[in-house]
Amino acid sequence: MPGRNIDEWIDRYLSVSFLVMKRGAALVKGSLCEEMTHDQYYLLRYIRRRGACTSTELAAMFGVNKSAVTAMTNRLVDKGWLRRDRDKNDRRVIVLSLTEQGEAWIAEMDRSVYRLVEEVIARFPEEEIETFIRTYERLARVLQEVEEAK
Amino acid sequence: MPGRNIDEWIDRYLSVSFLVMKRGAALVKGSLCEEMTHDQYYLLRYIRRRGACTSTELAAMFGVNKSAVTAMTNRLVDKGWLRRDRDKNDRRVIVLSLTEQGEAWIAEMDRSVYRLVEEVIARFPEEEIETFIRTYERLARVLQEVEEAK
DNA sequence: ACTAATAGTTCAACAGTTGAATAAAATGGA
DNA sequence: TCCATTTTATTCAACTGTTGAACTATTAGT
Repeated sequence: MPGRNIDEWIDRYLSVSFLVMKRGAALVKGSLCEEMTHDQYYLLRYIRRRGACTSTELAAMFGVNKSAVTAMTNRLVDKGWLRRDRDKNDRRVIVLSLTEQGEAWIAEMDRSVYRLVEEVIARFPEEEIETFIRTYERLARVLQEVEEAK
Repeated sequence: MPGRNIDEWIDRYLSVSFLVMKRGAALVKGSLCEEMTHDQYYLLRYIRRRGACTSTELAAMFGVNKSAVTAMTNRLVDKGWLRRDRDKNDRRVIVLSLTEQGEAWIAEMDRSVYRLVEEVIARFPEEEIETFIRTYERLARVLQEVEEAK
């Protein structure tokens, strides 16, 4: 009965992924300052790691509409954490990058979020952590492939 | 250098969890009908599995305010998928449960979402799936413990 | 009996999202 | 070169999900 096993995995995955998403978001939000939301923290983190990028790229990366990115980046620009610059070579393109203030805020938030995640991670054996994260990263790639195939 | 290793895990975990959350949500939403949102699907699934429950329980489970649950359940009751009943023994309590229509809709949505998740899961070796889900479930429990300890 | 605590709702305000309409700039084939 | 098409980003109205404070109704603890 291979189908039986797979359906059980699907059910367990769907149930647990929603739980972890919600509980994780609540915990992370509790570690952030009032001025920064959960989604803003992750978006700024992504831009810091990725370097300057465009709204089209962000929309594709996170599977949202470009207008959603415009709305989010508007708030981040208003707060002085993000900068918009026109691309010299292609004047349609707006390049997004962190401001110095943005770098400072995200570094500050990182400190408390890292403490939180460390507290969670510390409860797992090292090998289990490494194995889990590796599969998680593989899952992220597979989700992108599946999305592109549609 | 144990600290070095942990910081790397934390960084990788934060990055990949946001990616999977966003991309996964986009894919699941694409498998649902227009009438049902991503969060509504998961909430109805939880109530089906859990059986009748209260808004206080849902709020604690998902780490949100009770008023958020009221707002969500209002929309689900309006759609005829969820029912509110006063508890006979404690008249402060409102018991939430699926209607027959709710059961039918969620079963219908399950069919397409299961197809999607199966497509994703099929790309992993069986042992990796089982190992991953087991750690994921353990993570959900740890997040609850950490939250309760605050 | 009276104060505390508990369960749930309401409300205003906000963040995030969609989808359609728009503007501006680049591309590419005739 | 010209013009249609594509690409990039924004605006707008409408919606979902969320918070936090204020509120109602009920129960629990002395």
